[in-house]
Order: sequence, then structure tokens, then C-alpha cells
Amino acid sequence: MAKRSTRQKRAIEQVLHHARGPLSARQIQAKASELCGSLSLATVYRIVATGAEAGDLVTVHLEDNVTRYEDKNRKHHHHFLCEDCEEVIDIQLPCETLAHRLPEGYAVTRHEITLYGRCAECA
Amino acid sequence: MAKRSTRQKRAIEQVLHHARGPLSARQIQAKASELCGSLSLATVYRIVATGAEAGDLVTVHLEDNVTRYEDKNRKHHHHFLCEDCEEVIDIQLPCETLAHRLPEGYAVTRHEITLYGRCAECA
DNA sequence: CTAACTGCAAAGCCTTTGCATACCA
DNA sequence: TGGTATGCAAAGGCTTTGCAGTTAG
Repeated sequence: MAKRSTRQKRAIEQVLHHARGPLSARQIQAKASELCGSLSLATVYRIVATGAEAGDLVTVHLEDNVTRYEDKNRKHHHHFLCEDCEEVIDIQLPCETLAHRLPEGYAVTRHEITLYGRCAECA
Repeated sequence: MAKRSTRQKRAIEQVLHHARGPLSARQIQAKASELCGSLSLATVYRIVATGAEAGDLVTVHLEDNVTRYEDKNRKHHHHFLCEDCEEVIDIQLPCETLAHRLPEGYAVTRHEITLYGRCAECA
């Protein structure tokens, strides 16, 4: 399964590779269909689901309950959601201390930090 | 609007007041209907929407894209989602340094930190 | 050639909304 | 009694899935 290289897959990989932050399925469809012509939403969902299972993509979850997808091939980072323009931007944050001060016995495998506010352009 | 005290509202307030972490609409319905008899999901959504607008409730967003609700009347805290039992638990974490190292000009109004892993019981 | 992939449409959740009924004050 | 709140069912948005047709290798 999931072996062939198609126009649709290549377009989605391109789009995610050049994104400034995580993208929703609709955003991916909009940008990728500029590159590959026809691209249905169902196909976007199938491709990103495969990518997420394979560990090539990371899923991101914000307050609108819409899943966003992001190339895993990046340094560890976090997200900033501008409440004006609603763009999501990758940011670097120190997070080494997060595991401290947990109740005894908890094992942390990963984490998500999201900041909300105004980006430089909207402020 | 939103002025009367009803069985349903009191039950939901009770449930959220005693919760160990944020609850989904379904969870609220299940627990609150034990207290007040009949309680439709639509009513749960209307009551928590009103509470969130009034600032009495905080909404929480995790990877299943299901909104959870929580009494605002608590110290600032974060969330831990156990990947085994899928319970969400409130935790305290140091977060004063989060505003540092942001790109110039960004204004942060609030943030969400979620840890994923195994809780003490499931580990 | 054929197994994998795509598109379309239907279906499945979560959530919201319209409308008639029930109920607090 | 009057107007708010509730319940039900239908509708809306995101996501998944079945199926028939398309395409990569």
C-alpha cells in the first residue's frame, strides 16, 4: 500500500515542504491543486493520513477543531495562532523544563505548545 | 438571555466544578444527567456556549478535535492526555518563559500546553 | 496488465439551529 | 402569564468510506 508516486502526492509534498506553518486539508487542496490540476478533498485526506501514519507528517490541533498537517522534517518547534489573520506560524520555544514538576509516575512522550495573540503584521 | 436557574444548568455546574480535568459535551451529558434526569446534548452545548462567552468556562482543544470544557475558577494550569485511558488531567507547569524568544513584534495573550503520554495508573 | 490510486457521493461524528413545548419567576 | 430554556430533529462542517473508473509501473 501507498507506494506509487502520483501528481497529487508530489503536489502535496511540495506544498507542505514550503509551508510556513501547518495547513488544513482545505488549504492543502487549494494550494496543491494549483500545481497538479485536479485534486479532491478525499484524496488530500487519504494522503495526509498515510503520511501521518508513516510518521512523515505531524498533525496539529488548534481551537477551531480542524486538523492541520505539517512536514515532520523540521526542527522541533511550536505554534502561534494570530487571532486577527488566523494564520498559524511555526516558532521556536524553550521546552526542556516541561517534564519537570509532573505528578509522580507520569511518562511524557510528546507535547504541544500553542500561543495565541497577534502576529507582527497585525499588532 | 441566560438568566434562569434550571435543573440542567445546576447539574452541569456541579459536574464541571468537581471534574479533575476538562470534559467533552458527551461526558458532561452523561455525568450531569445522573443528577438531573433528562438532559439533551443540544442543551449541554447551549449552556457551555453561554458559559464560555461569559468567561466562566474555558474551552480546551486536543487531538481528537472534540471541544472540552472546564471551570475557569481554577489556577492557571495545563493538560495531560493519557494515551491509554484517554483521560485528561490538569497539571501545573512552569510557563513564565514562554514569551521569550518570540519573533519581534508578536503579542501573546494566552497559551495552551498539552502533554501526551501515560498517566501513573497506566504506566 | 493489474494493483494501487483518484474522484464522487454518501455516510459518520461533533456541533449548531429551528421550532414547538415545558417551565422558572 | 410571559418569556426563557429545553428537547427533538434537521442541518452544517469536517472527515471517512464504498465504489467505479483511472493510472503508474
